Amino acid sequence: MTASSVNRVYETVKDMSVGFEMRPGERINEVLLSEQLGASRTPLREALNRLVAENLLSFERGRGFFCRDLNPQEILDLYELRRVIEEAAVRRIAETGPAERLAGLMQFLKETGPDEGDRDVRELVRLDEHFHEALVDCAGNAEMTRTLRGLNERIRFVRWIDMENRRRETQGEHLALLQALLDGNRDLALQRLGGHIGKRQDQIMEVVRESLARIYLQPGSLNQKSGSGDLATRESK
Amino acid sequence: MTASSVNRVYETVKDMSVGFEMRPGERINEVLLSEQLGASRTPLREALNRLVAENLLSFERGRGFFCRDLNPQEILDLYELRRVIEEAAVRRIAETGPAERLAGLMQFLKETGPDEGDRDVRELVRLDEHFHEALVDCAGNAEMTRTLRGLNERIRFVRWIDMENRRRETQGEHLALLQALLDGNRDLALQRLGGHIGKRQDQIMEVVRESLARIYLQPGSLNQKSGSGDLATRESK
DNA sequence: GTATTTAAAACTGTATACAATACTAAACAG
DNA sequence: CTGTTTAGTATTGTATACAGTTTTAAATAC
Repeated sequence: MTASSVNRVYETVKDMSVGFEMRPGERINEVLLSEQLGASRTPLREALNRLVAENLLSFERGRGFFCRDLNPQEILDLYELRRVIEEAAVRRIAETGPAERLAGLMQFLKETGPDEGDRDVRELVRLDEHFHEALVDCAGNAEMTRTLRGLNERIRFVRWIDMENRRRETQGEHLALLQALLDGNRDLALQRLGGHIGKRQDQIMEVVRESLARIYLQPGSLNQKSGSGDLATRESK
Repeated sequence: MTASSVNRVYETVKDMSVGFEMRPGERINEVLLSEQLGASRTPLREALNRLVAENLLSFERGRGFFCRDLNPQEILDLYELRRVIEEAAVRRIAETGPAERLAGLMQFLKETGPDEGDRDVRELVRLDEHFHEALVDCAGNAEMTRTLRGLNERIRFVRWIDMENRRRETQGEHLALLQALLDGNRDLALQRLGGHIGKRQDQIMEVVRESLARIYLQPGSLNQKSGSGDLATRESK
Protein backbone atom coordinates (compact mmCIF):
# COMPACT_ATOMS: atom_id res chain seq x y z
CA MET A 1 0.00 0.00 0.00
CA THR A 2 1.48 3.26 -1.12
CA ALA A 3 0.93 6.28 1.07
CA SER A 4 -0.47 9.24 -0.78
CA SER A 5 1.53 12.34 -1.51
CA VAL A 6 -0.79 14.33 0.68
CA ASN A 7 -0.14 12.08 3.64
CA ARG A 8 3.60 11.98 3.18
CA VAL A 9 3.76 15.73 2.80
CA TYR A 10 1.36 16.21 5.69
CA GLU A 11 3.48 14.19 8.08
CA THR A 12 6.69 15.87 7.03
CA VAL A 13 5.41 19.43 7.26
CA LYS A 14 3.69 18.60 10.52
CA ASP A 15 7.01 17.51 11.98
CA MET A 16 8.60 20.68 10.68
CA SER A 17 5.94 22.81 12.32
CA VAL A 18 5.80 20.88 15.60
CA GLY A 19 9.56 21.05 15.94
CA PHE A 20 9.85 24.62 14.74
CA GLU A 21 12.18 23.67 11.95
CA MET A 22 10.87 26.85 10.41
CA ARG A 23 10.89 30.12 12.28
CA PRO A 24 7.69 31.36 13.93
CA GLY A 25 5.80 33.51 11.48
CA GLU A 26 8.03 32.48 8.58
CA ARG A 27 6.31 32.38 5.26
CA ILE A 28 6.15 29.06 3.46
CA ASN A 29 7.20 29.12 -0.18
CA GLU A 30 4.97 26.54 -1.81
CA VAL A 31 7.05 26.08 -4.93
CA LEU A 32 10.26 25.59 -2.98
CA LEU A 33 8.75 23.31 -0.38
CA SER A 34 6.93 21.18 -2.92
CA GLU A 35 10.20 20.67 -4.78
CA GLN A 36 12.02 19.72 -1.59
CA LEU A 37 9.30 17.24 -0.71
CA GLY A 38 9.09 15.79 -4.19
CA ALA A 39 5.44 16.59 -4.81
CA SER A 40 3.49 19.20 -6.68
CA ARG A 41 1.76 22.16 -5.13
CA THR A 42 -1.67 20.55 -5.26
CA PRO A 43 -1.13 17.84 -2.62
CA LEU A 44 1.12 20.19 -0.68
CA ARG A 45 -1.63 22.77 -0.36
CA GLU A 46 -4.11 20.11 0.69
CA ALA A 47 -1.75 19.09 3.47
CA LEU A 48 -1.14 22.71 4.46
CA ASN A 49 -4.88 23.27 4.72
CA ARG A 50 -5.21 20.38 7.13
CA LEU A 51 -2.40 21.79 9.24
CA VAL A 52 -4.04 25.21 9.34
CA ALA A 53 -7.20 23.56 10.67
CA GLU A 54 -5.06 21.94 13.38
CA ASN A 55 -3.51 25.27 14.34
CA LEU A 56 -0.08 24.08 13.36
CA LEU A 57 0.18 26.64 10.59
CA SER A 58 -1.50 29.92 9.87
CA PHE A 59 -2.83 31.27 6.62
CA GLU A 60 -3.47 34.67 5.09
CA ARG A 61 -5.46 35.02 1.94
CA GLY A 62 -3.25 36.17 -0.89
CA ARG A 63 -0.07 35.77 1.13
CA GLY A 64 -0.12 32.06 1.75
CA PHE A 65 0.88 29.80 4.62
CA PHE A 66 3.07 30.63 7.58
CA CYS A 67 4.74 28.79 10.40
CA ARG A 68 2.70 29.18 13.58
CA ASP A 69 3.83 31.56 16.28
CA LEU A 70 5.30 30.42 19.55
CA ASN A 71 2.97 32.55 21.60
CA PRO A 72 3.51 32.50 25.38
CA GLN A 73 -0.14 33.06 26.24
CA GLU A 74 -1.17 30.31 23.87
CA ILE A 75 1.24 27.89 25.52
CA LEU A 76 -0.16 28.81 28.93
CA ASP A 77 -3.68 28.21 27.67
CA LEU A 78 -2.71 24.87 26.19
CA TYR A 79 -1.07 23.76 29.43
CA GLU A 80 -4.18 24.73 31.33
CA LEU A 81 -6.51 22.93 28.97
CA ARG A 82 -4.31 19.88 29.17
CA ARG A 83 -4.64 19.90 32.92
CA VAL A 84 -8.41 20.33 32.73
CA ILE A 85 -8.75 17.33 30.45
CA GLU A 86 -6.45 15.10 32.44
CA GLU A 87 -8.14 15.95 35.71
CA ALA A 88 -11.52 15.19 34.20
CA ALA A 89 -10.20 11.89 32.90
CA VAL A 90 -8.77 10.93 36.27
CA ARG A 91 -12.08 11.74 37.96
CA ARG A 92 -13.95 9.66 35.46
CA ILE A 93 -11.57 6.73 35.79
CA ALA A 94 -11.94 6.87 39.57
CA GLU A 95 -15.73 6.88 39.23
CA THR A 96 -16.20 4.05 36.83
CA GLY A 97 -13.76 1.90 38.77
CA PRO A 98 -10.28 1.10 37.51
CA ALA A 99 -10.52 -0.40 34.07
CA GLU A 100 -8.31 -3.35 33.31
CA ARG A 101 -6.61 -1.05 30.85
CA LEU A 102 -4.88 0.57 33.79
CA ALA A 103 -3.03 -2.69 34.25
CA GLY A 104 -1.75 -2.40 30.70
CA LEU A 105 -0.51 1.05 31.49
CA MET A 106 1.40 -0.24 34.51
CA GLN A 107 2.93 -2.84 32.26
CA PHE A 108 4.03 -0.07 29.90
CA LEU A 109 5.66 1.89 32.71
CA LYS A 110 7.58 -1.13 33.92
CA GLU A 111 8.76 -2.06 30.45
CA THR A 112 10.01 1.38 29.59
CA GLY A 113 11.62 1.65 33.00
CA PRO A 114 13.17 4.70 34.63
CA ASP A 115 15.48 6.91 32.63
CA GLU A 116 19.12 5.99 33.10
CA GLY A 117 20.15 9.31 31.65
CA ASP A 118 20.96 7.74 28.33
CA ARG A 119 17.74 8.57 26.52
CA ASP A 120 17.15 11.21 23.91
CA VAL A 121 15.00 14.05 25.21
CA ARG A 122 12.62 13.52 22.32
CA GLU A 123 12.24 9.88 23.23
CA LEU A 124 11.44 10.81 26.82
CA VAL A 125 8.76 13.24 25.73
CA ARG A 126 7.37 10.61 23.39
CA LEU A 127 7.06 8.16 26.29
CA ASP A 128 5.57 10.83 28.50
CA GLU A 129 2.96 11.79 25.92
CA HIS A 130 2.14 8.15 25.39
CA PHE A 131 1.54 7.62 29.08
CA HIS A 132 -0.72 10.63 29.44
CA GLU A 133 -2.68 9.91 26.30
CA ALA A 134 -3.12 6.27 27.26
CA LEU A 135 -4.22 7.35 30.73
CA VAL A 136 -6.84 9.72 29.38
CA ASP A 137 -7.90 7.04 26.97
CA CYS A 138 -8.75 4.84 29.96
CA ALA A 139 -11.55 7.29 30.70
CA GLY A 140 -13.20 6.04 27.53
CA ASN A 141 -13.87 9.42 25.98
CA ALA A 142 -12.39 9.45 22.48
CA GLU A 143 -12.90 13.19 22.09
CA MET A 144 -10.86 13.93 25.16
CA THR A 145 -8.09 11.74 23.86
CA ARG A 146 -8.21 13.34 20.45
CA THR A 147 -8.18 16.84 21.89
CA LEU A 148 -5.29 16.00 24.17
CA ARG A 149 -3.31 14.60 21.28
CA GLY A 150 -3.75 17.73 19.19
CA LEU A 151 -2.82 19.85 22.14
CA ASN A 152 0.30 17.85 22.95
CA GLU A 153 1.59 18.35 19.44
CA ARG A 154 1.36 22.06 19.89
CA ILE A 155 3.32 22.16 23.14
CA ARG A 156 5.76 19.42 22.24
CA PHE A 157 8.58 21.78 21.38
CA VAL A 158 8.33 23.46 24.76
CA ARG A 159 8.24 20.11 26.48
CA TRP A 160 11.46 19.09 24.77
CA ILE A 161 13.13 21.98 26.52
CA ASP A 162 11.36 21.33 29.78
CA MET A 163 12.12 17.64 29.86
CA GLU A 164 15.84 18.26 30.10
CA ASN A 165 15.35 19.37 33.67
CA ARG A 166 12.67 16.92 34.67
CA ARG A 167 13.81 13.64 33.22
CA ARG A 168 14.60 12.23 36.66
CA GLU A 169 11.21 12.70 38.22
CA THR A 170 8.83 11.86 35.40
CA GLN A 171 8.75 8.08 35.59
CA GLY A 172 8.33 7.96 39.35
CA GLU A 173 5.49 10.45 39.29
CA HIS A 174 3.71 8.45 36.63
CA LEU A 175 4.01 5.33 38.74
CA ALA A 176 2.70 7.07 41.84
CA LEU A 177 -0.26 8.55 39.98
CA LEU A 178 -1.19 5.24 38.44
CA GLN A 179 -0.84 3.44 41.75
CA ALA A 180 -3.25 5.85 43.40
CA LEU A 181 -5.76 5.13 40.66
CA LEU A 182 -5.31 1.38 40.99
CA ASP A 183 -5.91 1.76 44.72
CA GLY A 184 -9.11 3.60 43.95
CA ASN A 185 -7.86 6.70 45.76
CA ARG A 186 -9.29 9.49 43.66
CA ASP A 187 -8.17 12.45 45.70
CA LEU A 188 -4.61 11.20 45.99
CA ALA A 189 -4.55 10.59 42.25
CA LEU A 190 -5.77 14.12 41.56
CA GLN A 191 -3.25 15.54 43.97
CA ARG A 192 -0.42 13.65 42.31
CA LEU A 193 -1.60 14.65 38.87
CA GLY A 194 -1.62 18.26 39.97
CA GLY A 195 1.90 17.94 41.32
CA HIS A 196 3.05 16.32 38.11
CA ILE A 197 1.65 18.55 35.39
CA GLY A 198 0.69 21.56 37.44
CA LYS A 199 3.29 24.13 36.73
CA ARG A 200 3.03 27.70 37.83
CA GLN A 201 2.62 30.25 35.09
CA ASP A 202 6.00 31.82 35.62
CA GLN A 203 7.71 28.45 35.31
CA ILE A 204 6.05 27.81 31.96
CA MET A 205 6.92 31.29 30.80
CA GLU A 206 10.54 30.63 31.65
CA VAL A 207 10.53 27.47 29.54
CA VAL A 208 8.88 29.37 26.68
CA ARG A 209 11.60 31.96 26.88
CA GLU A 210 14.22 29.23 26.64
CA SER A 211 12.34 27.71 23.73
CA LEU A 212 12.32 30.96 21.83
CA ALA A 213 16.04 31.29 22.41
CA ARG A 214 16.61 27.83 20.99
CA ILE A 215 14.62 28.63 17.88
CA TYR A 216 16.35 31.88 17.15
CA LEU A 217 19.86 31.16 18.32
CA GLN A 218 19.66 27.51 17.33
CA PRO A 219 23.18 26.36 18.17
CA GLY A 220 22.46 23.14 16.32
CA SER A 221 20.71 21.94 19.42
CA LEU A 222 17.23 20.74 18.74
CA ASN A 223 16.83 22.13 15.32
CA GLN A 224 19.20 19.96 13.42
CA LYS A 225 17.15 18.53 10.60
CA SER A 226 19.96 16.69 8.95
CA GLY A 227 23.59 17.29 8.22
CA SER A 228 23.40 18.40 4.65
CA GLY A 229 19.99 19.22 3.36
CA ASP A 230 19.06 22.36 5.16
CA LEU A 231 15.34 22.66 4.78
CA ALA A 232 13.77 25.93 5.60
CA THR A 233 16.76 27.38 7.33
CA ARG A 234 16.48 30.57 5.43
CA GLU A 235 15.76 33.61 7.41
CA SER A 236 14.05 36.75 6.36
CA LYS A 237 15.30 40.12 7.48
CA MET B 1 -12.56 42.36 -0.43
CA THR B 2 -13.52 39.23 -2.31
CA ALA B 3 -13.69 36.02 -0.35
CA SER B 4 -11.67 33.22 -1.87
CA SER B 5 -13.23 30.20 -3.52
CA VAL B 6 -11.82 28.01 -0.79
CA ASN B 7 -13.48 30.05 1.91
CA ARG B 8 -16.82 30.21 0.18
CA VAL B 9 -16.80 26.52 -0.51
CA TYR B 10 -15.54 25.79 3.00
CA GLU B 11 -18.39 27.66 4.64
CA THR B 12 -21.01 26.10 2.42
CA VAL B 13 -19.85 22.53 2.83
CA LYS B 14 -19.39 23.09 6.54
CA ASP B 15 -23.03 24.11 6.82
CA MET B 16 -24.02 21.06 4.83
CA SER B 17 -22.08 18.79 7.13
CA VAL B 18 -23.12 20.45 10.38
CA GLY B 19 -26.78 20.30 9.37
CA PHE B 20 -26.55 16.84 7.88
CA GLU B 21 -27.79 18.02 4.54
CA MET B 22 -26.01 14.95 3.31
CA ARG B 23 -26.63 11.53 4.82
CA PRO B 24 -24.18 10.16 7.39
CA GLY B 25 -21.51 8.17 5.60
CA GLU B 26 -22.60 9.45 2.19
CA ARG B 27 -19.81 9.78 -0.31
CA ILE B 28 -19.08 13.21 -1.71
CA ASN B 29 -18.78 13.41 -5.48
CA GLU B 30 -16.16 16.07 -6.04
CA VAL B 31 -17.04 16.79 -9.65
CA LEU B 32 -20.73 17.16 -8.90
CA LEU B 33 -20.25 19.23 -5.77
CA SER B 34 -17.69 21.53 -7.35
CA GLU B 35 -20.10 22.22 -10.20
CA GLN B 36 -22.93 22.94 -7.77
CA LEU B 37 -20.72 25.33 -5.84
CA GLY B 38 -19.33 27.01 -8.91
CA ALA B 39 -15.70 26.25 -8.25
CA SER B 40 -13.18 23.75 -9.52
CA ARG B 41 -12.05 20.67 -7.68
CA THR B 42 -8.82 22.26 -6.49
CA PRO B 43 -10.29 24.77 -4.01
CA LEU B 44 -13.04 22.29 -3.15
CA ARG B 45 -10.54 19.67 -2.08
CA GLU B 46 -8.63 22.21 -0.04
CA ALA B 47 -11.82 23.04 1.81
CA LEU B 48 -12.68 19.38 2.25
CA ASN B 49 -9.26 18.74 3.75
CA ARG B 50 -9.85 21.45 6.33
CA LEU B 51 -13.17 19.92 7.22
CA VAL B 52 -11.63 16.49 7.64
CA ALA B 53 -9.17 17.99 10.10
CA GLU B 54 -12.13 19.41 12.01
CA ASN B 55 -13.88 16.06 12.13
CA LEU B 56 -16.77 17.37 10.10
CA LEU B 57 -16.01 15.01 7.23
CA SER B 58 -14.14 11.76 6.90
CA PHE B 59 -11.74 10.66 4.24
CA GLU B 60 -10.55 7.38 2.78
CA ARG B 61 -7.55 7.25 0.53
CA GLY B 62 -8.62 6.34 -2.97
CA ARG B 63 -12.31 6.60 -2.15
CA GLY B 64 -12.57 10.25 -1.32
CA PHE B 65 -14.54 12.30 1.17
CA PHE B 66 -17.62 11.30 3.13
CA CYS B 67 -20.20 12.94 5.30
CA ARG B 68 -19.40 12.29 8.97
CA ASP B 69 -21.36 9.74 10.91
CA LEU B 70 -23.89 10.63 13.54
CA ASN B 71 -22.40 8.32 16.10
CA PRO B 72 -24.21 8.08 19.44
CA GLN B 73 -21.07 7.41 21.48
CA GLU B 74 -19.33 10.32 19.82
CA ILE B 75 -22.20 12.63 20.72
CA LEU B 76 -22.06 11.44 24.32
CA ASP B 77 -18.33 12.08 24.40
CA LEU B 78 -18.77 15.54 22.94
CA TYR B 79 -21.45 16.43 25.48
CA GLU B 80 -19.18 15.26 28.27
CA LEU B 81 -16.19 17.21 27.00
CA ARG B 82 -18.37 20.26 26.66
CA ARG B 83 -19.36 19.96 30.28
CA VAL B 84 -15.75 19.50 31.38
CA ILE B 85 -14.68 22.65 29.59
CA GLU B 86 -17.56 24.75 30.83
CA GLU B 87 -17.09 23.63 34.41
CA ALA B 88 -13.42 24.45 34.22
CA ALA B 89 -14.24 27.87 32.80
CA VAL B 90 -16.77 28.58 35.54
CA ARG B 91 -14.23 27.59 38.20
CA ARG B 92 -11.64 29.85 36.66
CA ILE B 93 -14.04 32.76 36.39
CA ALA B 94 -15.00 32.33 40.03
CA GLU B 95 -11.32 32.26 41.03
CA THR B 96 -10.07 35.28 39.19
CA GLY B 97 -13.06 37.30 40.30
CA PRO B 98 -15.91 38.25 37.99
CA ALA B 99 -14.50 40.02 34.97
CA GLU B 100 -16.34 43.03 33.69
CA ARG B 101 -17.04 40.96 30.63
CA LEU B 102 -19.68 39.15 32.65
CA ALA B 103 -21.63 42.39 32.68
CA GLY B 104 -21.58 42.40 28.90
CA LEU B 105 -22.99 38.91 28.96
CA MET B 106 -25.83 40.00 31.20
CA GLN B 107 -26.51 42.78 28.76
CA PHE B 108 -26.69 40.22 25.96
CA LEU B 109 -29.18 38.07 27.87
CA LYS B 110 -31.43 41.01 28.56
CA GLU B 111 -31.34 42.23 24.99
CA THR B 112 -32.18 38.88 23.50
CA GLY B 113 -34.86 38.35 26.09
CA PRO B 114 -36.85 35.21 26.85
CA ASP B 115 -38.30 33.21 24.00
CA GLU B 116 -41.89 34.14 23.25
CA GLY B 117 -42.30 30.96 21.28
CA ASP B 118 -41.91 32.79 18.01
CA ARG B 119 -38.28 32.05 17.38
CA ASP B 120 -36.78 29.61 14.94
CA VAL B 121 -35.17 26.66 16.69
CA ARG B 122 -31.93 27.37 14.86
CA GLU B 123 -31.96 30.93 16.12
CA LEU B 124 -32.44 29.69 19.67
CA VAL B 125 -29.49 27.34 19.41
CA ARG B 126 -27.43 30.14 17.92
CA LEU B 127 -28.19 32.34 20.91
CA ASP B 128 -27.51 29.48 23.29
CA GLU B 129 -24.16 28.68 21.72
CA HIS B 130 -23.25 32.33 21.78
CA PHE B 131 -23.98 32.57 25.49
CA HIS B 132 -21.94 29.51 26.36
CA GLU B 133 -19.02 30.47 24.17
CA ALA B 134 -18.99 34.00 25.51
CA LEU B 135 -19.16 32.65 29.05
CA VAL B 136 -16.20 30.35 28.51
CA ASP B 137 -14.41 33.20 26.82
CA CYS B 138 -14.67 35.13 30.09
CA ALA B 139 -12.28 32.60 31.57
CA GLY B 140 -9.65 34.08 29.27
CA ASN B 141 -8.44 30.81 27.79
CA ALA B 142 -8.62 31.07 24.01
CA GLU B 143 -7.95 27.37 23.53
CA MET B 144 -10.92 26.43 25.64
CA THR B 145 -13.10 28.76 23.63
CA ARG B 146 -11.78 27.40 20.37
CA THR B 147 -12.26 23.81 21.44
CA LEU B 148 -15.77 24.50 22.63
CA ARG B 149 -16.63 26.16 19.36
CA GLY B 150 -15.47 23.19 17.30
CA LEU B 151 -17.33 20.86 19.59
CA ASN B 152 -20.56 22.84 19.41
CA GLU B 153 -20.53 22.63 15.63
CA ARG B 154 -20.43 18.89 15.85
CA ILE B 155 -23.39 18.56 18.21
CA ARG B 156 -25.41 21.40 16.73
CA PHE B 157 -27.72 19.15 14.76
CA VAL B 158 -28.65 17.21 17.88
CA ARG B 159 -29.19 20.42 19.77
CA TRP B 160 -31.65 21.62 17.13
CA ILE B 161 -33.77 18.61 17.96
CA ASP B 162 -33.26 18.97 21.67
CA MET B 163 -34.06 22.67 21.78
CA GLU B 164 -37.61 22.09 20.66
CA ASN B 165 -38.39 20.72 24.10
CA ARG B 166 -36.23 23.04 26.14
CA ARG B 167 -36.85 26.44 24.64
CA ARG B 168 -38.81 27.59 27.69
CA GLU B 169 -36.15 26.94 30.29
CA THR B 170 -32.97 27.97 28.54
CA GLN B 171 -33.00 31.72 29.03
CA GLY B 172 -33.90 31.54 32.71
CA GLU B 173 -31.18 29.02 33.43
CA HIS B 174 -28.62 31.21 31.71
CA LEU B 175 -29.68 34.15 33.83
CA ALA B 176 -29.50 32.16 37.04
CA LEU B 177 -26.06 30.78 36.22
CA LEU B 178 -24.71 34.19 35.35
CA GLN B 179 -26.21 35.74 38.47
CA ALA B 180 -24.50 33.16 40.65
CA LEU B 181 -21.20 34.07 39.03
CA LEU B 182 -21.79 37.78 39.46
CA ASP B 183 -22.51 37.11 43.13
CA GLY B 184 -19.23 35.27 43.38
CA ASN B 185 -20.98 32.07 44.41
CA ARG B 186 -18.87 29.43 42.73
CA ASP B 187 -20.60 26.35 44.03
CA LEU B 188 -24.04 27.61 43.15
CA ALA B 189 -22.82 28.50 39.68
CA LEU B 190 -21.38 25.03 39.19
CA GLN B 191 -24.57 23.47 40.45
CA ARG B 192 -26.68 25.51 38.07
CA LEU B 193 -24.34 24.78 35.19
CA GLY B 194 -24.67 21.08 35.94
CA GLY B 195 -28.42 21.35 36.00
CA HIS B 196 -28.41 23.23 32.74
CA ILE B 197 -26.14 21.18 30.51
CA GLY B 198 -25.89 18.02 32.54
CA LYS B 199 -28.07 15.51 30.77
CA ARG B 200 -28.16 11.88 31.61
CA GLN B 201 -26.79 9.54 28.99
CA ASP B 202 -30.13 7.99 28.18
CA GLN B 203 -31.66 11.41 27.56
CA ILE B 204 -28.95 12.28 25.07
CA MET B 205 -29.33 8.91 23.41
CA GLU B 206 -33.02 9.56 23.00
CA VAL B 207 -32.34 12.86 21.27
CA VAL B 208 -29.76 11.18 19.03
CA ARG B 209 -32.35 8.61 18.06
CA GLU B 210 -34.75 11.38 17.14
CA SER B 211 -32.00 13.11 15.19
CA LEU B 212 -31.28 10.02 13.17
CA ALA B 213 -34.96 9.69 12.40
CA ARG B 214 -35.05 13.25 11.12
CA ILE B 215 -32.09 12.67 8.86
CA TYR B 216 -33.41 9.50 7.32
CA LEU B 217 -37.13 10.17 7.25
CA GLN B 218 -36.62 13.88 6.72
CA PRO B 219 -40.23 15.03 6.30
CA GLY B 220 -38.97 18.40 5.15
CA SER B 221 -38.39 19.30 8.75
CA LEU B 222 -34.88 20.45 9.39
CA ASN B 223 -33.34 19.32 6.19
CA GLN B 224 -35.00 21.64 3.79
CA LYS B 225 -32.20 23.00 1.67
CA SER B 226 -33.90 25.53 -0.55
CA GLY B 227 -37.48 25.65 0.54
CA SER B 228 -39.83 28.55 0.23
CA GLY B 229 -40.03 28.24 3.96
CA ASP B 230 -42.40 25.38 4.48
CA LEU B 231 -42.16 24.91 8.19
CA ALA B 232 -44.73 22.17 8.41
CA THR B 233 -42.89 20.15 10.96
CA ARG B 234 -44.52 16.88 10.21
CA GLU B 235 -43.56 14.56 12.95
CA SER B 236 -43.52 10.82 12.78
CA LYS B 237 -43.69 8.21 15.51
C1' DG C 1 20.04 59.73 3.57
C1' DT C 2 14.92 58.86 3.63
C1' DA C 3 10.63 58.51 1.42
C1' DT C 4 7.82 57.59 -2.75
C1' DT C 5 6.82 55.78 -7.12
C1' DT C 6 7.08 52.30 -10.52
C1' DA C 7 8.44 48.31 -13.21
C1' DA C 8 9.99 43.61 -12.93
C1' DA C 9 10.04 39.26 -10.58
C1' DA C 10 8.06 36.04 -7.54
C1' DC C 11 4.31 33.84 -5.69
C1' DT C 12 -0.39 32.49 -4.86
C1' DG C 13 -5.32 31.07 -6.43
C1' DT C 14 -7.74 28.35 -9.43
C1' DA C 15 -8.81 25.68 -13.65
C1' DT C 16 -7.85 21.93 -16.38
C1' DA C 17 -5.71 17.61 -18.02
C1' DC C 18 -4.61 13.01 -17.57
C1' DA C 19 -3.05 8.75 -15.39
C1' DA C 20 -4.27 5.55 -11.79
C1' DT C 21 -7.65 3.61 -9.05
C1' DA C 22 -12.23 2.22 -7.74
C1' DC C 23 -16.90 1.15 -8.99
C1' DT C 24 -20.70 -0.87 -11.88
C1' DA C 25 -23.00 -4.10 -14.32
C1' DA C 26 -23.09 -7.35 -17.87
C1' DA C 27 -21.61 -11.93 -18.98
C1' DC C 28 -20.65 -16.32 -17.36
C1' DA C 29 -20.20 -20.57 -14.35
C1' DG C 30 -21.81 -23.37 -10.86
C1' DC D 1 -30.71 -18.13 -8.34
C1' DT D 2 -26.09 -16.93 -6.29
C1' DG D 3 -21.51 -15.98 -6.84
C1' DT D 4 -17.36 -14.73 -9.85
C1' DT D 5 -15.02 -12.66 -13.68
C1' DT D 6 -14.30 -8.95 -16.67
C1' DA D 7 -14.82 -4.98 -19.60
C1' DG D 8 -16.43 -0.41 -19.39
C1' DT D 9 -17.41 3.77 -16.79
C1' DA D 10 -16.90 6.94 -13.20
C1' DT D 11 -14.03 9.10 -9.84
C1' DT D 12 -10.02 10.26 -7.47
C1' DG D 13 -4.82 11.79 -7.10
C1' DT D 14 -1.54 14.72 -8.87
C1' DA D 15 0.86 17.72 -12.23
C1' DT D 16 0.83 21.68 -14.81
C1' DA D 17 -0.62 26.11 -16.77
C1' DC D 18 -1.85 30.69 -16.32
C1' DA D 19 -4.15 34.85 -14.51
C1' DG D 20 -4.04 37.94 -10.80
C1' DT D 21 -1.91 39.59 -6.75
C1' DT D 22 1.91 40.59 -3.76
C1' DT D 23 6.68 41.43 -3.03
C1' DT D 24 11.07 43.24 -4.32
C1' DA D 25 14.11 46.49 -5.78
C1' DA D 26 15.43 49.96 -8.82
C1' DA D 27 14.57 54.73 -10.02
C1' DT D 28 13.17 59.20 -8.71
C1' DA D 29 12.13 63.09 -5.77
C1' DC D 30 12.79 65.53 -1.63
